[in-house]
Amino acid sequence: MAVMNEPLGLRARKKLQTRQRIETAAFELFERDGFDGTTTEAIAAGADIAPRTFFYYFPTKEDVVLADYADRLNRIVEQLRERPHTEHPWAALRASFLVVAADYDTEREQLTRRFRIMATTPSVYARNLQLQAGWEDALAAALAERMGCDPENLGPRLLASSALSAMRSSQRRWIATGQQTPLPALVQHCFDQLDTGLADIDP
Amino acid sequence: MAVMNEPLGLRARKKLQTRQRIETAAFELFERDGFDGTTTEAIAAGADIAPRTFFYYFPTKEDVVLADYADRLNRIVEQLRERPHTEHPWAALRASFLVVAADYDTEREQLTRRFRIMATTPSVYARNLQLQAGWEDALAAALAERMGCDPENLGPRLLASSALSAMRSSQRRWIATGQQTPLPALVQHCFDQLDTGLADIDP
DNA sequence: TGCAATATTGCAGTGACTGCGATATTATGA
DNA sequence: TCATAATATCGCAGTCACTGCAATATTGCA
Repeated sequence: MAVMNEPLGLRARKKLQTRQRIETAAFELFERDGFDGTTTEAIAAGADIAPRTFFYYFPTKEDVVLADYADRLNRIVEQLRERPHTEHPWAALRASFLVVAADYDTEREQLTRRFRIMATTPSVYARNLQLQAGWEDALAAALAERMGCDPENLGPRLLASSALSAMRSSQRRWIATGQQTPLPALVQHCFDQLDTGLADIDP
Repeated sequence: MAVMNEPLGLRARKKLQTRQRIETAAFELFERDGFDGTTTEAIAAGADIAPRTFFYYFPTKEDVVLADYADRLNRIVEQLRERPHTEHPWAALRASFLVVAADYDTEREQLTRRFRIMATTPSVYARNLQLQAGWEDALAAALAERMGCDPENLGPRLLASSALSAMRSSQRRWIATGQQTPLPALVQHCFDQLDTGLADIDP
């Protein structure tokens, strides 16, 4: 299940390259003409592939923007699975999110670009929420397993949903303030609030 | 700003009628052919209007399913605005949501139909999330006002986001259990959890 | 080298959604 | 009551994301 990053034959390497070319071309065009002003056809042309091939790599134009953001969330689920079962579910969630949030700082420019498009393009934000909904399911399932209950119970759902809320709120703040405060600190703060209870919020 | 339900000239009345006809026709077709299997053209035909006219009433096919669900959320924002400013923000949120959740029980069948489509059709669920994001903004703004701070602060955002999470979790559970437990009770329970803090969750 | 697996492409199509301009219908004020 | 403004309805032509299918090229492997 884990990532294998050793052999990687010619085929796989080429595929990654193409994928990368698509992303590069896409972001260039997004920058110039805006997300909505860019057609998948134009992206394909910029990446030197046939229009049809674009959809072999990305199911949606929106997914180009959200691509790597996606496996980031996958990593969170992995983290959660590896956490000791003795840990309290909420604590495990918190820790998992923090681990992943930590490397947000390393890829600032790339992330900022993606977030900026997401923040200004409704369809991209919508797609983002849709993907997160999928991960909410995954998180809820993982939590249910460690809690020994049905994934449809309120407990795991609310935990997963709240964690993602915390993450989104943090991200938004992060962007709004021009990445002043490091992301992990914001995430931590949100988790703290949910930990103590929202009745404890300041004013 | 409040609803005016007195005069309502011929024009407005006819418009409401047409809107209603569209919804009726649409749900009939959704039932028969599924959401994705139904074209806006077919809906228009069923409602005795021109294909073009459909988009004069609904910006999106998805919005037919989510229509009345929309003004329900508007009511929550109104409620929040009318709450005494001395009340703690989280308490005000809780109260506002509960007021509106209360009448979920009255329109069971209609709501269940809508939820069921939403639960099984990704594009509809996505649109739902997108609309909720808009209301999250509205809620955050209202909260910021009463808290006397910037709407972009973490506080109001996290509060609004968490409240909506609670709502979604409750709805999901409500549907999953075949509407056994009344919705308000579920909502209340979720708000309780967030109130006390998620660290307090059972196992 | 030959065969299986997979990647790339072209083509033709579907269907949601838009802009525009024409026309019908209702509201309003003189 | 009638002219006029406002708004609703509609047709048309077009754009664009996305799909299924079948042909072809490329790569992995025995």
